[in-house]
Amino acid sequence: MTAEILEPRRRPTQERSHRKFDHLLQVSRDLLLDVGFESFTCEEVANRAELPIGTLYQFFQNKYVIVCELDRVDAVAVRLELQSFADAIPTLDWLKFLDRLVDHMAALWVGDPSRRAVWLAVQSTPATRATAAVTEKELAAEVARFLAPLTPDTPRERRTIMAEVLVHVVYSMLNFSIRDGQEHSESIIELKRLLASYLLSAERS
Amino acid sequence: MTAEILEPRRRPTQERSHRKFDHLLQVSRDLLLDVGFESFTCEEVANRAELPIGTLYQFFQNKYVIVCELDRVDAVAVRLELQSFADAIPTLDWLKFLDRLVDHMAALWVGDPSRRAVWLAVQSTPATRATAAVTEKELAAEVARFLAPLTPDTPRERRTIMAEVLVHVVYSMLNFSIRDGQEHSESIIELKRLLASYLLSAERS
DNA sequence: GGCAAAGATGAGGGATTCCTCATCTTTGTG
DNA sequence: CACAAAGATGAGGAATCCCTCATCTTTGCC
Repeated sequence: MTAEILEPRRRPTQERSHRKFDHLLQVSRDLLLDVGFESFTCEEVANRAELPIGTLYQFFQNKYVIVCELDRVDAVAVRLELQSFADAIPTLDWLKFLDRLVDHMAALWVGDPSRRAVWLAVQSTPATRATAAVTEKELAAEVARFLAPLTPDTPRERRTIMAEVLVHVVYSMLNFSIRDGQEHSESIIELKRLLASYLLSAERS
Repeated sequence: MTAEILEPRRRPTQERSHRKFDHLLQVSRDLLLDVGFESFTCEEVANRAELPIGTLYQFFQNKYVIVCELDRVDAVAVRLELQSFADAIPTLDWLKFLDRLVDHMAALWVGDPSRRAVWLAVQSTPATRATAAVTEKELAAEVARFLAPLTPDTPRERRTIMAEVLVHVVYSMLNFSIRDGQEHSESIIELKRLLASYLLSAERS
């Protein structure tokens, strides 16, 4: 019942293992993109990383932990992006802000297809899904904070839900619209319209 | 490159095998709900169905084909629901129509959690995802037809994209909001608002 | 220099799953 | 009734994967 969070068994403290840890993650990312989560095996990760299998298991119990960690890394990156965009809010009207934000996110997804691969992977099993849900919720909490000045009359409660819906919709639409290394720009445009009309209607609530 | 569609190896013609085919699908559905797609094996399906493994392989090459078939069955059911709702359009304003439709879909998802399990399963691998995308596109085409009278000024092209976005968003939100056999009604409400504002903005375009 | 803690290693036992195919049974038809 | 086509069956070969654990090496610090 408790939402078991999938975490690495051990995080490196020394420099030496830190490099190996990061390398394993990077190789995992590539492999995930190449073969998909079903065919993703710990053995192959170790092979490609040219590290013994035992080293991998020092850090990661299994492949589920690996993709959850990758998902966490990606979420942190998105939150940083959000932060840096926050500075732009005062100087732009928020429709323009939204436009740029979506474009920027789309560019990230196009530029690094492994994000989609990671997202799809964590959706694949109950355990990883639960962990990813927590990560997603944290991101949503951040988004809720951004929403506050835009929708001052909306109750805090509702804003939380709104942010969760927004994050979920944006993620699934990005991963729907951007495949095979190219963006399907018509649906990105519709995504913008969808978000804009939703936020607009909330603003007027 | 060609979008390989995953189809049963053989569909039954005789009564005898027809029953077995359907029984295998029903058992698969239950098993999927119980253990998830990762732990879903053809052997276990055959065991639970109390049919020899060879019989299963007569119809289905592998488990991927099974879940794609289940997904197809579910999509057909949704299309029938849509059909039956079509009759209500003239007698209701469409906001009310939307409201009822979403409620009805939500009730379906709550009443039969296997729909979510099937949806999640087909998203898990490249091959099933591709097949499910085709199924989803067919459903979207149907939705586009419903949209026509509501948004007469929207170009046909855009309506097609809109329908695809709508279908994708509704599916992912339903499967996000309805878990563990219960509906998280706040996010369902937000889904309605999201759809309503989007459609409204299109109507006025 | 030397000791404890941290890190590294990879062979191999155990457990599954996949899926065919050679053979047997049932059905339907002339 | 007899024959061909369709259907049913399940033993078993081949292929992976998972992941531990006993042992060895490196690092950091006094």
